[in-house]
Amino acid sequence: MIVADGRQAMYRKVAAELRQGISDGAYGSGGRLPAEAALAEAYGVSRGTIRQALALLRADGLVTSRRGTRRVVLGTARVQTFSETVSFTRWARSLGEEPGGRVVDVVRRPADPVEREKLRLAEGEEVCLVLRVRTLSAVPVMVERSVYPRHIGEIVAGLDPAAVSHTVPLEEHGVRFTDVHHTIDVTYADADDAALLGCRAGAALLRERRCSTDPTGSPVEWSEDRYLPGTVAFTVHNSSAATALSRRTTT
Amino acid sequence: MIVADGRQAMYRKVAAELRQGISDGAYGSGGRLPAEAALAEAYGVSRGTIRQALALLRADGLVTSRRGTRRVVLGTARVQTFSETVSFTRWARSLGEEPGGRVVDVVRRPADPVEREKLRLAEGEEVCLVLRVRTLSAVPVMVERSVYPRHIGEIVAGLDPAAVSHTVPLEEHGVRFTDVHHTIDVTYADADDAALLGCRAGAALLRERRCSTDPTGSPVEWSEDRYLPGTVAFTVHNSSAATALSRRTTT
DNA sequence: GCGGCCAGGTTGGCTGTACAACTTGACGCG
DNA sequence: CGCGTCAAGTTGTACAGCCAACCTGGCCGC
Repeated sequence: MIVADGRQAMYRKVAAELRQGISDGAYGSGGRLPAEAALAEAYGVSRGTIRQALALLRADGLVTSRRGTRRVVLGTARVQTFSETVSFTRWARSLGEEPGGRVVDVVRRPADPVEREKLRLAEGEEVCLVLRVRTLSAVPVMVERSVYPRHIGEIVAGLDPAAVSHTVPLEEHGVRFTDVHHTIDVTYADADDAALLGCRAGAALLRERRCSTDPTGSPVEWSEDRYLPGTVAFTVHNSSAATALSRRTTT
Repeated sequence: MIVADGRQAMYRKVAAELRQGISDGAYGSGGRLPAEAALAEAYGVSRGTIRQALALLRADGLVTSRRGTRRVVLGTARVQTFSETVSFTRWARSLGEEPGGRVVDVVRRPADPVEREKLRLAEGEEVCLVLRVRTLSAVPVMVERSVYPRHIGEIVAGLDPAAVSHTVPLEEHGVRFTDVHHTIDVTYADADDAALLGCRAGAALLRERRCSTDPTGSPVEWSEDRYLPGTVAFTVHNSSAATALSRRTTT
């Protein structure tokens, strides 16, 4: 039985407990979870709440769910939280790596048409561009080119150029990321990339383009990250219950 | 008001209607959806059903949702169905492209340790490896190396080598894909890739490794797809409500 | 004009109920 | 022994209701 502390929804706490149990191997890999009704009684909540918790595990690809039979454990892999997927710093720390970063350049100028569309800005509005190299254990692995609307760019520009994380101070200023749209493909290093990452110009890089929005739905960041091959991979789970991944032709 | 036909759940039909409305621009980009209660009345269903429908749109990144205020439309982009993300053929057709494929090689042999782990097979069990080149408008864009457990490999081996789709005939044999785990990174073309794709050996390729399971949770396919750069990109949406994407260090 | 307060609207969270659809294993029949 | 049938168990879908948390806009006082 879990006690409600009012700070986190009940179903999230139940989900966390179930996740823990799964990664501890309490149900075995390929094993079966107890029935919803049994879980509801065990945790002292209604079946609806249990179903909300299980929907989270389902979306993470930890369990199946199918009418007529109990849920099956798919894998015991630890799943990243949303904040770990959004923040390079938090992601690296959660893996026990030592993240670092250095701001190389900051520019303010009127938004070009693409930036205006991505950030939903009007003509003439200014953006703030930040070029940053990011490291794991002091080794450069990624070049990050972020574009912020003016009011957020002001905050970023005011940070220590050697600050490890930008996400954390932004959150302290009340900027919250809630939705992120990613596009992943391959691109080739330009002269800047080559110099910062220590590869040759023209070398292939894994590219992640990202558009983040705050709770109100307005875009707060548009970023292009270029990773040295062999340093990171992206993983996605999708199921017939909830589609998140898609494939696009490059335009 | 939508009529129940028994073939599809009510909340899925409501979701489809809302999706249509969004892509038609009925609410505008950045506009607001009607309140849940209003939608419930409009569609003649309960608020709970509306909430299930909206949860689907939320997971697709089409709308925000935040306590206290109506939902905001995030984008009007068409979202791929699960079957379009799983099947290269269906994906290509949904974009108006002409997909093709040719089986280059089929091999049966005992599973190696990695394959045994991915497909959850016992020692000594056989797998079926299929090497295939896939085309868009007759242009090779991807090399697919799939590993199937024996009973599924039999079906695949029996197909016409020039068959455009393998997924469709597999489904006709009762093989259903419900969960897929993807890992996306960069790799380099080997001699086979180079010959099939018409690039030089050592050229960078966008790699997608995929492990698919059926409704019972048992793995049915483990595949490695290598795309020519500039042909496709992967897109993912994730939100604080439901995390699907994650980043991994390459091991 | 400005700022704080408040009421109304809206979504989040949780409970309870009912039935449908489906799976599984046991049983019995041929 | 093989097969179909059946009952019990389990999840999916849908409904109704209640309250809390939160946002917005308008009103009022200063």
